Order: sequence, then structure tokens, then C-alpha cells
Amino acid sequence: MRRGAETLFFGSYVNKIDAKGRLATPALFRRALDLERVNAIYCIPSTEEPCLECGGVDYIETLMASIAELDPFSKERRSLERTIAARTSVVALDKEGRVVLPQPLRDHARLNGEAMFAGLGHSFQIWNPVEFDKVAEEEAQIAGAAKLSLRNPTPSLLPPFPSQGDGS
Amino acid sequence: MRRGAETLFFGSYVNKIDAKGRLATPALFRRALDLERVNAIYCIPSTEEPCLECGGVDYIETLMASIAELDPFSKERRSLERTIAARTSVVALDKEGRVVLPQPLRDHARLNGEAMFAGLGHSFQIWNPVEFDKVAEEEAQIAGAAKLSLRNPTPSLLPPFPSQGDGS
DNA sequence: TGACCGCCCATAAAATACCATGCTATCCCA
DNA sequence: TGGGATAGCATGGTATTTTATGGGCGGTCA
Repeated sequence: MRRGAETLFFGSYVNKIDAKGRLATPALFRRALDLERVNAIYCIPSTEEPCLECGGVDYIETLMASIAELDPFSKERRSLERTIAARTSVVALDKEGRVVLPQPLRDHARLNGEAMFAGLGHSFQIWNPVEFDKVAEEEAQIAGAAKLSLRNPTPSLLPPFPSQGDGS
Repeated sequence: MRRGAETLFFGSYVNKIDAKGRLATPALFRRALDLERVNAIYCIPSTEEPCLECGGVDYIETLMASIAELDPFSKERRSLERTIAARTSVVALDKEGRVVLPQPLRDHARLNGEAMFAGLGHSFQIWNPVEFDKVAEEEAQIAGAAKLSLRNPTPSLLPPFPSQGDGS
């Protein structure tokens, strides 16, 4: 099963969007994706920020699984299913590893000439580099403070990764 | 599991950066890294100092795991993920154990002709030797005071400490 | 018909694998 | 104990592969 840090998204990369709207996904991200299983990335427009929340099959499966933990007919579950499942785009990669983002997604992230991939571990985001810089500073402040409150991880959960606990 | 002192980073070493930007990682550090699993080191530009925080897979996994203990959608967690995961570079080693640091990292640590590896136990740092000397003195003072607050480790968490047959 | 999509191929630059050299410390055996 | 063989390491150069990016062409669908 794919679980170690070698399957995580790290680093950030800025790539160009060509005249046909194509955008190369960084090579390291492609390796982290399970493209054998599904040759696509899953993109969800962020509700808080002008960016896209993205990941591979694992990512969307984990997300849907955590929603499925809620009571079947609860209001929360229904809204989550609608806002997430309905707004998610499945974007296929071509042979060179490029994606063509649908227009609504490009609009949401305010993309024009180029796009930035920002690794978040189990997922990644796509930003307009300019917009990203705007939030980066404030971001660093919050992180700087939060860092001080980090604790050592629960030993029994280490390694591999704690978050996804399926296995069935 | 890899947990003993033979997997820790000790000592400091100064190596040259050649014309192609290649930099040999000290042989002792290479042994401490789990290169079988991932043939790379993970480098994060320090937020406080002109140096790079580095380690192997274990290091980054532990770091990500402690972030994952925070509430999934808290501002703190999101900020940490972005400032850490997105700023982390995965730097592969060549067959001779050398790395090529990406330009942004070299800029951050103000590296030019040579680089210094400083062991920190479970991780290590990369410095411009000149910059390191600047902070070394001040550092020694803080450490002197901090030493007084050290306690004995919890016995159950104590790694098996093999006597390093360093007899010479 | 015209925008769009999936597919193919081309290319320059950058990243990486491969091979070579001198130096040093270590080992081994006389 | 000494000295030659040896192995490991930092370092240097060259060849090969990836990768990002560009464009062409036929089919499809409104």
C-alpha cells in the first residue's frame, strides 16, 4: 500500500499555462499520485481562498470516507456531500503529465499565464503565484506561533501516517 | 525499526560546492539517513535563521505527524502545512551521495563556495560556515543555561544505545 | 463550421546517472 | 614497527535521461 512520505506532496513549483490551457503537473507530484490507478487529479475550489484543493484518488477517497462517517440523513452530511462531491472536478492527465483545468476552476483561482503548485503533504493546492504571495506573509506569522505549540506525535502512530486509518 | 544512536546526526562538516552546485553529504550523515526507503534529504528554510533545517524521511514524517495531531481544519494546522510542506524541498542524492540544492535554498542559507553540515541529533542543518560562526557564540550561552533544565529521559522511550566501538 | 479535446511528436534546458582522480586513513603482513 | 596495499571519501568531468513547454492533426460535438 502507498503510505510513506515518498507519496506525499512537498515543495512548490510554478509552471506555465500554454495557449491551449495546458499546465504541467510537477514531476515529483506525479510520482506521489497513484496514476496507475486513476490517471487524473481531483480539484475542488476552496471555499475560503482563491485556490484549488487538489489530490489524487487517495485524497478524495479519504475525504469522502470521513463524510460517510456522519449520520446518513443528517443535514451536515448532505451539505458536505453536495458542496464537495458536486464541486469536485476530475481532471485527466495527458501523456506528458499535463492537465487542462476547466474554465470555472481557472476563474476561481484567478489563473492566467502561470500556476503555482503548493504541496500540503497528503494534498496540494493550485494558486495564482501573485495571490499566494499575498497570503504568504500573514501565513508565516500564524505558523510561527503555532509551531511553538506543536507536541511530539503520539508514538504508537509513528510511522506510518496517523491520519487515514482504513485498511479493511 | 531505525531508532538507535547510529541513526542520529552528530558532528559538523564543511564540504565544497562545485561548479554544478553539487555538495557531498558527510558519509556519517548518509548512514544515519534511511536512503533505502527514500534516496533524498528533506530541506526546509529556517524561518528564524539563514540556514536549512534538514533530515531524512523519519524527520519529515515525524514533523508532519505532529502537525496532523492538530484539528484538521484549524487555521494553525493549515498554516503549518503550507509553510512547512510547501516550503520543503525533497533533494535527491546521486550515487556518490551528493545533493544539488535548489537556488532558493542556496539563497536562503547564503551559500557560495562551501557549506557546513551541523548535526542536531534527529536532524541537521546546513549553514554558510561564516554565518554559523556569527551565531555560535550567542548560541553557546543559551545552551549553557538550557542545560540546567534537562531531565533524565523516560526509561521506556530510551533508544537502545549500543556502545560505539570508537576505541582509538 | 468552429471551438475543443485527445493524441502524437519535437526540442531545449535542466536534472540525473555514470565514470575518473587524487587524497587520507586504515589495515595487513612481513 | 614500518611500508605497501586497500578501501572509503570528497571532488571533478562527461554522457544520458527527464521534464517542461511548444506545436500539429484528426475526430467530436454542439
